[in-house]
Amino acid sequence: MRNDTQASTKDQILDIAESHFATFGFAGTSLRGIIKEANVNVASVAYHFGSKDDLFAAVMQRFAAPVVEAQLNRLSSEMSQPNITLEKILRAFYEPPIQLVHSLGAKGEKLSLFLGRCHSEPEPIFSLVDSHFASCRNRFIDAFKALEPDKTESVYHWRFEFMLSLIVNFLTRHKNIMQRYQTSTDWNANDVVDMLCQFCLNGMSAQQIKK
Amino acid sequence: MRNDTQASTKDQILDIAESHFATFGFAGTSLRGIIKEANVNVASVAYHFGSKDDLFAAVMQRFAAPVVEAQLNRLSSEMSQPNITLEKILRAFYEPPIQLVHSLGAKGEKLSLFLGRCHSEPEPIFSLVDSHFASCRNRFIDAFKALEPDKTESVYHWRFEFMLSLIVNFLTRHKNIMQRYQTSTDWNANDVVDMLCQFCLNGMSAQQIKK
DNA sequence: GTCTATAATTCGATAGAC
DNA sequence: GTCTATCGAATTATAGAC
Repeated sequence: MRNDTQASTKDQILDIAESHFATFGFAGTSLRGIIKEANVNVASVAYHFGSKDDLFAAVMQRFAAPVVEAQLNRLSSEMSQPNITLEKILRAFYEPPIQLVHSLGAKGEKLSLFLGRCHSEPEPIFSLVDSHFASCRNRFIDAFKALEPDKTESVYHWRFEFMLSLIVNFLTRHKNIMQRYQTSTDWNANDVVDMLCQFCLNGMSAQQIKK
Repeated sequence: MRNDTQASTKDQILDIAESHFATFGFAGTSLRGIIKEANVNVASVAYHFGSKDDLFAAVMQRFAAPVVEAQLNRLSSEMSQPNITLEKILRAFYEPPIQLVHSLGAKGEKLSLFLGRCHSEPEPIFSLVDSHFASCRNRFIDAFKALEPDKTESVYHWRFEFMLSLIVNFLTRHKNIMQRYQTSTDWNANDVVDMLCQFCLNGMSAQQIKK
């Protein structure tokens, strides 16, 4: 059926796999469904990736890891400047995924769903996902701590979680949400980043957690 | 194996089904796993509930519907008072699920996971879940609108989504989160409600979305 | 690297005795 | 209402020819 180069078979599988994992979740995705839509044969998944778990890990590595890398690079860049602010930290977190997803069009919508939904996967996928985002979480929590060192430890953790939950919700549901109040589902990346930052920044201001 | 009354067979299945759906997601849950842990036979699920979809719907109805009902009753009560504020609306949304989950102990932890994770289920479960929460969403969006009628339509929708995303994240991940900064995973319901309300209230203040 | 064929499980659902 | 037995379909994974 297919006679392209070997690279495109692997990429074809990754593309469709991301789409299926995003749409149906890990457990709801079948390798047969992927290979059928990708026009490759059953054994090619095992040959190129291994098991279903391995394929998911490959999708994570290929599509999600660059996002984390961009966030961390951006954060490092901001933290090396003298006039660091909370808003700059938030923008370092929000801008890379939002702008990447938006710039990719229809493919970005799939990536968006994948990035959002992978955070609520049951075990053992949860641990795999967490291992990809642990360094990101730790670095941003450290940034919150460095900026305002006098808060309770729990404050920094919940700041990260609230910051994360807003974008997870956006990535997973923005299409459904926008359909409720407007006919188009088009959106502007800068406006979304502003909206997330604004809400999160205000939410974090004067935030204090009882012991 | 079992010789209780018929009511407890049904309840037993519901309890274990909630736990499995919460832990493994809908697609990752098997009826065989449920009936094994519930010590009932395979056919009893079909007899009492019907299909796997029907069982999920029954769990939603039994465990999630009362939460929505409590939220709406609370909101109606608040809205009938003359001195309604944004914070009172937020507390009407957050307090019923948080306090119920907390009051149920280990069973509440399962309910918490179920309530959180059901919001990110793929289709066709998403539509079922959404049908249970649509009235809640509409009523709270109306409340935001009634309180501050001069904002853009999208503002009300994103307010609800942000408010929702904070509690979904809490319900799904609080155990993991707390393990990162303290040894115990015990928590105080009032403190959590305060934390969610405070963040969300500040986030909504001065919130404005570009057209 | 690609493909067919199939092994080995597991699943949801149901028939039918008690 | 309960239970055993089982059907038919779907799954992951792999063996082996080309």
